[in-house]
Amino acid sequence: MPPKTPDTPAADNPSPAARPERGRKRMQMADIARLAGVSASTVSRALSGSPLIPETTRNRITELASSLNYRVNVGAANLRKRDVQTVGVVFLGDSMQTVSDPFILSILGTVADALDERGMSLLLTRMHEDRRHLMSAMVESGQVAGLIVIGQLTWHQHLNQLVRDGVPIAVWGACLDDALYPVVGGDNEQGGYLATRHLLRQGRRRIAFFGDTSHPEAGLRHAGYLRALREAGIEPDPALLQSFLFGDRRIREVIDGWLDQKQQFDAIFASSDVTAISLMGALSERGLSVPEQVGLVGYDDIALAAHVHPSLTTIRQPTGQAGRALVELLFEAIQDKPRRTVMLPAELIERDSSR
Amino acid sequence: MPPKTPDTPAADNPSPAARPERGRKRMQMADIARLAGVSASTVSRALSGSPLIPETTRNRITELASSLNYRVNVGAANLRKRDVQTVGVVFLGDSMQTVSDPFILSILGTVADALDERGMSLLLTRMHEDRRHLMSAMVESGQVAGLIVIGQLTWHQHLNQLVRDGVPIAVWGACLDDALYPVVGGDNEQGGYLATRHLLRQGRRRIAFFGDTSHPEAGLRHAGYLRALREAGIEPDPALLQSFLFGDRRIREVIDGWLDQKQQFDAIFASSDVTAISLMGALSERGLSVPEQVGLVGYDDIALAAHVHPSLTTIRQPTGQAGRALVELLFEAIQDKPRRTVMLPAELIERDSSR
DNA sequence: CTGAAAGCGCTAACAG
DNA sequence: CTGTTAGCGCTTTCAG
Repeated sequence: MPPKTPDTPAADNPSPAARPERGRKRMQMADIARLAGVSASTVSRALSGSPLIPETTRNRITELASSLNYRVNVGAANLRKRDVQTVGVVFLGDSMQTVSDPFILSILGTVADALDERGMSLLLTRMHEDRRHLMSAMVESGQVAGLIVIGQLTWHQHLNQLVRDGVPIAVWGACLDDALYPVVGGDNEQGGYLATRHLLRQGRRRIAFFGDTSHPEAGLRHAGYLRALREAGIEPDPALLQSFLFGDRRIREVIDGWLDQKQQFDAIFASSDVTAISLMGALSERGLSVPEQVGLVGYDDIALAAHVHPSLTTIRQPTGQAGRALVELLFEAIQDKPRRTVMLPAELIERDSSR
Repeated sequence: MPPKTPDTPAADNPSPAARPERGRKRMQMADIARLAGVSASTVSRALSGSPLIPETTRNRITELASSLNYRVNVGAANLRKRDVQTVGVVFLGDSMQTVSDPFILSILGTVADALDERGMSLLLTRMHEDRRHLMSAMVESGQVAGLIVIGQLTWHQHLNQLVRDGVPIAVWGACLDDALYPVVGGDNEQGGYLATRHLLRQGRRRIAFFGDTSHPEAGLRHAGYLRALREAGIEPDPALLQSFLFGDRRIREVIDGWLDQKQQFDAIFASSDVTAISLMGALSERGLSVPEQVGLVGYDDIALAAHVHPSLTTIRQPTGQAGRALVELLFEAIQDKPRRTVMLPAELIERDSSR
């Protein structure tokens, strides 16, 4: 005879943690089995759609379960199957707080959809600099099967280290030469090139660049900018480069500071639409008209870009494909397949700000 | 003698699901115990900081574990503890896709922070109309301890039903009279009132309202708008109400359609900053100057509001407090405490668009 | 203070 | 086709 149950569930749990019970005990597989007059195995098989169970039995069980509002406990199932159906999406730095950039939200949305299609869940995390080591912990503790990382920033080496440690990741960002991790990103160099060439074709000659060139993505956009200039036989003027931290709140101060230097310029290529729209405001305040006096091109094609006045010429990144690609590369990493990189095409969207 | 192990872990798992193993077997508590020369119980206690274990032993074990990169499997721990350390955050409708409204992102950010502070994880989900029933499934399957719902839209009755079914939820949105669920929201009525009164004080008399009045939050903002008008002895003119779906992509068409009706107006109160900024574009295209000919007030105080030209007068919602409040109310719901409602104050931010 | 043992809720051999 | 049985990795009595 087995000894008596060792732990009696506490009547009231004073811990701050969540009690799933909420009063009446939660139904479980054994209950369904008893009610259906079969074994738990049969219920398990029926609910997971095993072909071993004849359809009539399966239907009976399925209906019984759903009428009782029963759901398989995924935690227990995963433990037994040694499997996780969750992917971590991590935002580096404090980007989720400060960059209220709509572009980020659309990437997140498409990742959520792509995971959903595969029946996986999305665990969202913001990761601060001082907690880097917790990234691998998410995988090591079996919380998630892998990580999708948004915004590589200065974490490049750390991301490489994660790969060496066997942590499956996929990164949205720029594809750096010595990256060991799979990357999905727009063709930033080409985007920068297209934007700049477009301005040149409109007859602009003194084109300023606004963006944080130490940031990998903006750096590549700047490289494309330089390529277009060189191609046109124009020597880049360092005075026309205004670098600042991506997603900086003080974006406007930086803009004003630069404009106050009274540089000669007839166009600006901004490495994000949010920056470009802020520039519109600053230029307009100073009586500089867009596009007559200053041609302006942004980056990302956020929803607002089409609606501001003048409507903003910009580089579109196909976010729809981004989520799917990130999830795909992550799964390949989980399965130890060779690393791949996906570069999404950049597309110039011509609007009024650069006529 | 026990029979031989029933399941030999498959050498290669053909299932599409994630295999956490990745080559070498993952370390587990028994391994640490063996290496430390103690039992698994002791390791468990040491790692959870139990006072039963003397500090020296505890340190030895902790260091051994971290040097081997071992992390407690949260799934297994939760199963045993009958506990979940995860909260679901669900976006209703397809809002995450279409409303690239920065305001939503900032709420999400503060919720993430607040959960993090409590050591909980955030499972992000987008819920379509036709999958409503899956909301309770998230809790019933033990995936999450409760749900934070963003954007109540037309789901009001469904949210009430969740409460009746014993699903712990907390909702960001408007506080409706017959709501059974805990709500955190801005004081939308007051916000609408403040915005409108401000415009009236600037001498505006024919103030249009742009927003979807069938949406609970916008509806309350409209109510505040009406209150301010009545207080000023002005009869609301239905021709000055332009209703449209919140977060609609065709926002600009709606705006243009209304402007083409050539209504007489000298101000517009828009129920979101994104709408207001779009309006700026449309007005500017028609040669209507803001604020000289048209005073404009938005809602939300998104980052861009301060940077557009003219800078946008708006109603600020204290998003910082929103996340914390949502988490707090959800925990109260989980603990079956009485339902509460938190109304965050609305604050008028005067800028140039309404001088 | 520590270990043995039981079992959280489920799935998957294995043997009918 | 179905039930029995063992055990996923951990925590927690209970008995030293």
